Parts: sequence; structure tokens; C-alpha cells
Amino acid sequence: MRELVHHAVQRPCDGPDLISIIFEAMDQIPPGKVSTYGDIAAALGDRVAARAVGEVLARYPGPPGSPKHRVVHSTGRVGKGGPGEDPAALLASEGVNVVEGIVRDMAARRFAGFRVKPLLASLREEQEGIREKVFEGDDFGELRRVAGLDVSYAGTKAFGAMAAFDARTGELVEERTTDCDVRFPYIPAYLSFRETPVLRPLVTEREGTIYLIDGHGSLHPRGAGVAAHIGVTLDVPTVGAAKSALVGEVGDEVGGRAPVVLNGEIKGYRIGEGRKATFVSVGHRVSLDTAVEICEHLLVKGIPLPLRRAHDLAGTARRSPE
DNA sequence: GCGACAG
DNA sequence: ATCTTGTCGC
Repeated sequence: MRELVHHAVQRPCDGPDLISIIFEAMDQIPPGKVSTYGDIAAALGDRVAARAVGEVLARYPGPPGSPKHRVVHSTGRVGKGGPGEDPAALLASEGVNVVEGIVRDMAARRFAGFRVKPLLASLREEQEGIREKVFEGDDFGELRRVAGLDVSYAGTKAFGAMAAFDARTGELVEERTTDCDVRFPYIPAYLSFRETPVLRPLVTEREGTIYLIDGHGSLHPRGAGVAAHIGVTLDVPTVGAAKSALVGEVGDEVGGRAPVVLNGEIKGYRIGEGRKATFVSVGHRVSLDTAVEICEHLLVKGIPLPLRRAHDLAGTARRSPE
């Protein structure tokens, strides 16, 4: 019982709720018809979210009676279903011909007439707006602290952590954590809508603090990675620091720095060697040169110290009972 | 099969 | 990001 309480719904993350829209769409598939992960993703506004739709069906129970069995692969392959569930049998009971786990006559069975809000389309527009507001110069006054922000997950619950270090002494001066129930899955290039709601309450200091964020900033298809998103929406200085690339072409390394070019422009640098690389880009109000200098200065075993500390803290919060 | 997309 | 056994190294 105690475990159930621990994983029970507490406070939904304060951001866009894609989970509800996915189940709303699924509920529109009539008996005798099927749809695909990609078709639902398209109705949400972006087919890239197909895998995320599958992930949500696996992780979230959804409203009672949600017809998860009516969502199949584009090949017609029926989903696995949860413990004690038999999607193929349910489909058969609705008159769908399933042979060896594959829906027959997909073309005739396929439903795609969803009437849901194409949320991902409006979120892309929001990102375009954020790109316009990003300030790529230095505007953070007197630097007193450098704070790391990171998120870890347990099922549908997110744990955010902040670890702040004194910019002069390098001393750890503050740690803070928070948690909420995730309402937005991981979708490439939409990460900020999953993590910003978790991290927002951890951004308390508005003056003299630069926030290093685990993810890209302007080195993003629409110039609005999570670091840019948090920087612009909260108007705080931020830097993006990711462990792997999302977009751009990595150039030749010079003096430990390899430029990352996007649309003919250097939008980031890869620092650190090989597998321990960090991709640095502008979030907001910190220039690329300054961002790289700060990250290099704080680099410990391939990762900026505040980020490692925030990562550990988020992981601890995830594992701790209370 | 290939290509591949932060966390 | 998380899922996981054994294994290497300080």
C-alpha cells in the first residue's frame, strides 16, 4: 500500500497535457476499426511523435475502457498489451480479422478521422516565438552563482533538481528538488515541454545566477531547446549543455573545441573528449564564447560540475522513499 | 535494412 | 531518460 501511495498521482506538472489528448484521440476510434501510432501522432501535429504515442500507451493506464487494442503498428501488427490483456482477441471480438498478430485488410480497417487539437503544431509556433526572443549576448550582470538543472524519471513521475555553486569560490551553496506527474512524453525537439514545467519552480534566483541546463539551447531545429525555452520564458541567463547531438554538423576540433554548424552558422561547440563530450550552446543572455568558457572552467570528468551534482541529486530524489 | 532524433 | 548482470578499476 505504501508503494502505491508513493507512485500515486500527486501534482500534475504545470505544462501542456499531451497525454490527455492522446487518450481523447484513441477514444474516437470506433469498434471494428484500427489506427496506428503514426496516425495519432499526425493528428497531434507531428508524425515524429509516433514512438511517444506507443510509449504513452505502455506507461499510462488511461481512462477506464480506453481502447488501446485499436492502436496498431503501420504494418498492421497488433500491440503487446499489458499483463492479462489480449489485444488480438479484443479486436477479433469487434469483427477485426487478425491473423498471426497482424490485422488483415489494414486499408479498409484504418481510421484516421481524428478531431483533436493539433497541439504539437502550436507548440512549434511557440518555439519560433522563443527563438526570436533569445538574446545571444552577455547580459547577466555580476556573476555570483552557476546552477545546474536536471530531471530524472520514475514511471510517469518526474524529479527535478537544482545545484548552485559559488562562482568565485566554487563551493556548493544551494540544493533544491521538486517533483510532479509528467503530462508530456519525450519527443525529439519537444523536450522543453516535458522538462520546463518540472524545472520552473527551481529557478528562484533571478540576479547573478547563470543556469546550466541538461539539454540544448539554440542548437535546435527551431532555435528553442530547453535551455533557450527556460531562459526566455523566465528571463534568466541560461546555457545549454547536452551529452549528445540533436542537430548540426560537427567541425574539426581546435584547442579542445569542435564547432557545431547549423544552417551555415556556428551555433554550438562540442567540448571534452570522445564519449564524454558536452555540446554547449546559447540558452539566453549568455554569449556562446562565455558559455563555453564557463563550461570548460567547471568541467569535471567530461561534465560541468553543477550539472553532475544536479543529476546525482535528481537520481537520489527518484530513489528515496519520501 | 538503412538512417536516426537532446532527455 | 530507464531497463539490468557482470565486470573492471580505484
